[in-house]
Amino acid sequence: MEKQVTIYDLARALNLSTATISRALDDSPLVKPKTREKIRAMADKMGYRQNLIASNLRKQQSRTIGVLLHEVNSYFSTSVLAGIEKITTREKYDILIAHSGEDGEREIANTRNLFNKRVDGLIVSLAMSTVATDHFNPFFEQGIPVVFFDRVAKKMPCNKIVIDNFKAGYEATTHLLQQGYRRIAHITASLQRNVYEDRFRGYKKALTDHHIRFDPLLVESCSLNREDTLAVMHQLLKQKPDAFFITNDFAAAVCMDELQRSGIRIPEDIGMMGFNNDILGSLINPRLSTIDYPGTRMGETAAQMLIDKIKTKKNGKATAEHKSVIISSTLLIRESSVKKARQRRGHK
Amino acid sequence: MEKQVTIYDLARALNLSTATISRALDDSPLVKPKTREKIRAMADKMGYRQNLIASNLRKQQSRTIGVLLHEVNSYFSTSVLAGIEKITTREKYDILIAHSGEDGEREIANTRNLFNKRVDGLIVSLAMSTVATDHFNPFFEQGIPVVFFDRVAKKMPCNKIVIDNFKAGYEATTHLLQQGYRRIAHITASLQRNVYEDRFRGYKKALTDHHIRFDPLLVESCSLNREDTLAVMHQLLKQKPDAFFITNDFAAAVCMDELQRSGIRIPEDIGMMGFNNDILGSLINPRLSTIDYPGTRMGETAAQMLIDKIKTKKNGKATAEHKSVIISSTLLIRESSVKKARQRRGHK
DNA sequence: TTTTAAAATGTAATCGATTTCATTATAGAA
DNA sequence: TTCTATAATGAAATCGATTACATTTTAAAA
Repeated sequence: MEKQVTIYDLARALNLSTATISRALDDSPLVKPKTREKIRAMADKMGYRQNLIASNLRKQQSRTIGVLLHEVNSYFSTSVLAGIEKITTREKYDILIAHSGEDGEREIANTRNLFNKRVDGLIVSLAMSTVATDHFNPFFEQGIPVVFFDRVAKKMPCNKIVIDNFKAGYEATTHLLQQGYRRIAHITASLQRNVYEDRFRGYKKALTDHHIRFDPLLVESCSLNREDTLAVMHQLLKQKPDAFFITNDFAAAVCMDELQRSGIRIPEDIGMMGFNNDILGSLINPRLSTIDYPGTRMGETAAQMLIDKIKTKKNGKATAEHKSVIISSTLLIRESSVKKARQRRGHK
Repeated sequence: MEKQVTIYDLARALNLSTATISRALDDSPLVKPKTREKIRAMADKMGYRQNLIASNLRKQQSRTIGVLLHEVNSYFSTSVLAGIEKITTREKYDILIAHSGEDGEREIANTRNLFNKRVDGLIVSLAMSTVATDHFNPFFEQGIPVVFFDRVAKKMPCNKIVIDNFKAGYEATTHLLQQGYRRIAHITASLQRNVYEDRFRGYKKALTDHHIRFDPLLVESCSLNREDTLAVMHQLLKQKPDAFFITNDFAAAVCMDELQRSGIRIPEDIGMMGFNNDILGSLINPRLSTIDYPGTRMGETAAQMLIDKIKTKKNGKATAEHKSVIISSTLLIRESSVKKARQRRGHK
């Protein structure tokens, strides 16, 4: 392990003070252009690399953003991460990713951990089983900006990025109704989470708007993993549904597979509607109708919003405004929900 | 932004020196148990949190591991990350994830960046288009441990975690041959990368071992994204293959979908074999035969190996040994490659 | 009780960059 | 040329924890 070149080495080599070196490397107008040049050249020559740890200690920042996710193994999650990364890279922030595996306890532990790591800000999508949100209080108390996206805490005083889940649920259900489906089962997840609750409300509203009585027996909630999804699907099957509106593409694909294997035709016998526009949906047969949901843009927006907050905070102004951004989503009609004229070779 | 509690505050409150405080919080045997208790209690009471930035500066470490990936949006990548995370969490390391999107240039930039961030070690899987590997030299020069996994640099002097891709390719091909397929097309990717080259060699060896002449026209290389894969598949179709061995499940699923949509039956008309055991393969119809490839364990092994190296390095011993670990993979025979007795009852 | 080894604690330097508050150099004005 | 305002640079404190080395306490041995 060879020793690193520091600004002290540069100062000695050039017979200047560390103050000047530091300023030059930071492009400060306080140092004469000619001096700056010399310093730059020497830094290159000696292979100087700034020690960000020392810099961060002195500047009392970490230049790191914490990202708290419920899971990372979905297409949606990786899209969001890509969006976040795009912005943070440009703004020279690091990201520390923690995921809870949908476990509220782990979410609490991760939150504490990121707090201790002294992240400059936090981007969060809540775990399925999270109930209280006290674990975010240290951030609020310290004035560390927090931005929620997708699965947000309803009454929390901070910025939020969401889609209109109510509208999306309404449109998905309406589409199924227009295709002639009448007994639409709904597989959802914890109604504690805004996303699922709002979609569910949209579903109910669409039904009543079409003069169809909402039947609680046609709705089941589960973790959305393979086993649980199949269990509730079989439960729902007893109610003789003619369509499924499932709040997640992976779960929808699992159901479609199981149904088809037991001889049920989709969309002829049962219509199918997912949510999320996972790549998966474009590779199964029939192609899955779904709600397109721009993860990358959500991530970009969340990151930009957070960094803006961090910056304005640094300038002293404590911005107490908590704006919510609603990103648009679109209904994607493919094959699994279109009874007539099932067109072959539709791409994407 | 309230001010933080530091060990100086604790020292003042308890009329002790910061040295004792620091030692107590670090569970040093040098401090009397009773004193330790008191310090602990006061730390809790005052809401003390260690400043890792200061600690890291003093200890000349970052307690951060860099992870350099080619992509993060595959099931395999997220599995590896989960494995790495499991170990690093336990060992109290942070991870900084950078991905190149298969672009060699971006890989170089990311490598430099992680070096500047002073990561304590690096875990790498090479991008598709990487040729030279000079960008890792700074790590070697500084004695910073590097572990490669999966896509490794052949002649690089460091630890590696791989599966036996030659054997896997051999077994996959042999299986297809045993099922009676004779003209087996192979879709692969850059043969610069060990994984693809080894599988390809396995494929060729299996053919010759079964007295089938290797036909270069049956092999195409591409980026494995949707468009490119379909293009080379159509190219290969001209050679009238009766099976495909595709070096990646996603690409295999894309091909299967396209073939089925043009009326070709799988596995009756064309057999299909993927690689990676992506979840995808268990959701499509017929289920995709593939090579199971334990991403999580690879990640765990890589992380553990790296951390061991970091630790032994700290103890002064510069371990120059470069062991390679070979993780076992298994042939997973499902429906897409088994001609007879296909026991499903779907439509058609 | 004194001596001595071991245990416990303290002092102060250190990690490397940043920044406040001097101080010195320089250019233009008088 | 002298003065002054400004530009350029420097000295030293600072961020918070760690740790080599010094010092004091304590307990056991004599």
